Amino acid sequence: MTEDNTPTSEAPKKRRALAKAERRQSLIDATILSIAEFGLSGTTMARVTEIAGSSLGLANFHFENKERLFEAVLQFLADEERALWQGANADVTLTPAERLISLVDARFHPRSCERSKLAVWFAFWGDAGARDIYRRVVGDMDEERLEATVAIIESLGRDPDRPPRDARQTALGLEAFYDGLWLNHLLYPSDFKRLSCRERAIEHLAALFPAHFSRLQTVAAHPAEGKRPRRT
Amino acid sequence: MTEDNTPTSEAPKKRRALAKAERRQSLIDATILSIAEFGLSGTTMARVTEIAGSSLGLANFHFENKERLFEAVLQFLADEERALWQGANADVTLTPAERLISLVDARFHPRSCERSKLAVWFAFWGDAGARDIYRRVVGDMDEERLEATVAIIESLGRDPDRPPRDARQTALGLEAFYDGLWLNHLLYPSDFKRLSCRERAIEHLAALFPAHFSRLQTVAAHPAEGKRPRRT
Amino acid sequence: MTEDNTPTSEAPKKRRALAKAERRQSLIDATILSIAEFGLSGTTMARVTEIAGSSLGLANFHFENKERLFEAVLQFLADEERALWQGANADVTLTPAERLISLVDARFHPRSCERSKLAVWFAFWGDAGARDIYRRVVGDMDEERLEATVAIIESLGRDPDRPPRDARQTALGLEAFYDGLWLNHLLYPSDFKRLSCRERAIEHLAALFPAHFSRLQTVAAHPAEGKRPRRT
Amino acid sequence: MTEDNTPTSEAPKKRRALAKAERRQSLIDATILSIAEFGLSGTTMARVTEIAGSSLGLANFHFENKERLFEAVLQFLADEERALWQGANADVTLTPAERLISLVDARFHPRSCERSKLAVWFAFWGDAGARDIYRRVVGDMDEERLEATVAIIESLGRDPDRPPRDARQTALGLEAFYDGLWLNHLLYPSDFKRLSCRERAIEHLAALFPAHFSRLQTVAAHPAEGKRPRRT
DNA sequence: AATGAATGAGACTTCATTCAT
DNA sequence: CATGAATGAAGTCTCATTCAT
Repeated sequence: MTEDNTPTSEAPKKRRALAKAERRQSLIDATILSIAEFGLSGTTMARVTEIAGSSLGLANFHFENKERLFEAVLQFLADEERALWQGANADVTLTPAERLISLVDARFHPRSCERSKLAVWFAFWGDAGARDIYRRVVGDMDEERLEATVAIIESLGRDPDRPPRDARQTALGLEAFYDGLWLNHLLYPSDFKRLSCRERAIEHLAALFPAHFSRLQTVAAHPAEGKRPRRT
Repeated sequence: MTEDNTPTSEAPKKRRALAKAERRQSLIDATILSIAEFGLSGTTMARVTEIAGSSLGLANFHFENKERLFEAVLQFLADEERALWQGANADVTLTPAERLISLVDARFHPRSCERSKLAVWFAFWGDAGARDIYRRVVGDMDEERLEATVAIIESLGRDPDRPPRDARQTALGLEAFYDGLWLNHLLYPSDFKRLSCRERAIEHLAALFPAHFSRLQTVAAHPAEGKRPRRT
Repeated sequence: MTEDNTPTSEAPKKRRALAKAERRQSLIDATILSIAEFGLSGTTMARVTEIAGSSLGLANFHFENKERLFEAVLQFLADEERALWQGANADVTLTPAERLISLVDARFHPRSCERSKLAVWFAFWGDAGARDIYRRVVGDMDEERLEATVAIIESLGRDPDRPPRDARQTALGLEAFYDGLWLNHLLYPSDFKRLSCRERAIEHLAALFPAHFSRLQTVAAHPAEGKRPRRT
Repeated sequence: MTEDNTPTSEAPKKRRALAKAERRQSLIDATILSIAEFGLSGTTMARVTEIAGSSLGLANFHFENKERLFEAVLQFLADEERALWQGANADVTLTPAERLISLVDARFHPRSCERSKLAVWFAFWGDAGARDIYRRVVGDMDEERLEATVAIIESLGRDPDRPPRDARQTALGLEAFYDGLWLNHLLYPSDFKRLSCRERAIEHLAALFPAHFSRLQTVAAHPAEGKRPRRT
């Protein structure tokens, strides 16, 4: 590194081109792309390695199995997702309402909403056979995220004008709505652009907690979005 | 066998015709069960015919293809779904708010919410390869259902206390929320029982249209549901 | 069958050429040939089906697995072997000594000593991984054969000129000797021709039970065998 | 590392050379263990190097090939075996009968009868594909051992009470019996303990050459062995 | 109508061997 | 000397589809 070893030459074509971790990640990325384009069942080891530009045997060298590869993919997505909402949830100086918006921002962060990544989530949710893998790998992250929302809702205190509500039930309803927005962002991208999903989510919050959201300005709204016919 | 049972009478012909439709339906039902249990990729022609108690050759006789069988499955589900909300939407004597609730009741009707059927919807949504089939077969029904909701919302008139809202946008948001509830009813049945989904949906409507839902009693609520920890 | 349906035409090339049982047997035969020629590890499903003149998928249709196919092979050999010695052991009018010779004749019967079949036995004995299959499938036959010998030895009564001997121990030693002859018949066929193995076995019996074998003529001896140099 | 440790002295060279031989031997030992536990086909280069605590590249450095490694294994076993019977056969002061017993002692020496080593012999005998390697590497040792026995038998002179016998034929029969005992020691260790195999072998000799073995005491007999049911 | 044996393409996985480091 | 990532051929098994019966 200190030597004048400038990598001007073309990267060595084959052997030892990437470090081990890089190779793993490139295979994970390729798998995400393949699932997004060809579906879970259309994702073959051959296709993945072709996309990654490596060889068939290599995937089995780095991930013992196709299943292990899928686990690594989910683990990667779950880690990324967790990092996003934990980062958003770290600023304790915000009001509870602002913190809920932060979580929405994390959920609809550009990195979260990449179509290929959403496709992976729904591929695993939609495939009965893969659901076990999902629960094993992502279950904990899911629950933690829910509890983060529960904690914020509890810190809101109850609205004197409204009947008391169970915080967990409310949080579950929120997450369900976000899931629905994700799904439609994937299926009908022209009707559900990323920022309009964020908008809808925040409006939903405002409807649920009017006392806390009345004065809040929702930023970066793109009200013109989504006027086109539904089907792409 | 020993009798001279020549099929000159009309009965055998009709019996045959009926039997044919029954066969088709039994294969469709078997496919739904298989997708629910084994996923789309785990659903093989052999498995389907075994569940249906039929034979491989027969399935290929009735549905030229595996793809055609899947199309028939989606067509069946779409027809059933359409019948449910069209029936719910037929009573023009109801108020707009009541008609929205009717649509919710159709969406969360026991027949709609059978876990095996939801599993099929999400199997097709989640699999990029099968999404084309879905759009081809179910797209129209989806759009019609959306427009039925749009029409009702437009008949509500605008709430003078609230900013004007695009009816289509609102309807899209509603459908997205229902989708999210469906997904969670499938994935976390103990947290999202059918009736509590209906409840959440109606509360959501009430939050969106407070002027029209203020006096309405939501019926058949099971407020005790869903208090258990999330994962089963 | 009663019709003048004479099969003068060439057998239909492909489909439905053989009955199910015949097809299974032809695959079993092919497996035996393959193991004999290429060894257990050199026996691939492709090779077996090629020898059998059928297709790859078919073997998996008739035998779920490669392992199941191997089990069927051993079962077939064990059944044949059992039939041989049980047939030989059926004549109760023979003297005990003659019955022991009958068992030897069964062990070294032309059908038992086909080189390809011996090769299969030793392939399974020699492969640590396949030994479990062997025990599971053939263990009982092995034990029954041993006990048949034990019963005959016990019926011999003890020789007053020799120390008493445990019948089971003696039978075990006999079987071990027969095994050794089998092995050498396989490895060094020119030194261990089938009939000279039979001869050696009977001489061994005569040495063990001189009182019962003294007057017995060993038939069909080929004393000239086995004079050539050892290696083929 | 910091010292100017130029390898001018002889020591490092020798240490290296020694280390090289040790490496080879540790790989050979690992191969024997692997064949014994996983069979010939279950023995992969990766498994061997893992057992040996070495690396893939190293094994290919020391033994160009997998086949060369197998040859080295057989060579090692053959050398050890040869050393055993040549040692046993060296004492020319013994009577011929005692020398035959010495050879038996070599054949059933603890070092010869290690289960893992027997497993290797039978692995190669049982695998048609590996039989060539066996013949190429071990054939000579086999023949020499046979001839050693032949020479002793010829030195016995003929028994006036018995018909003349061809010494080579007799020796072949002996070796076959020993092979059978080896096989059963491997497959049914509880019925064929090492010392009872030795016992059986010597009894066999005594039955063949009664005039020479009449007065001989067979030592170290364990008459209680082998009373249990056959299968473990 | 109905059956299920047969085919063969294609998926996953293993493994001997090579070679950059 | 030593390592282990990388390759690709070869093996096992699955499964949609066909077609003789």
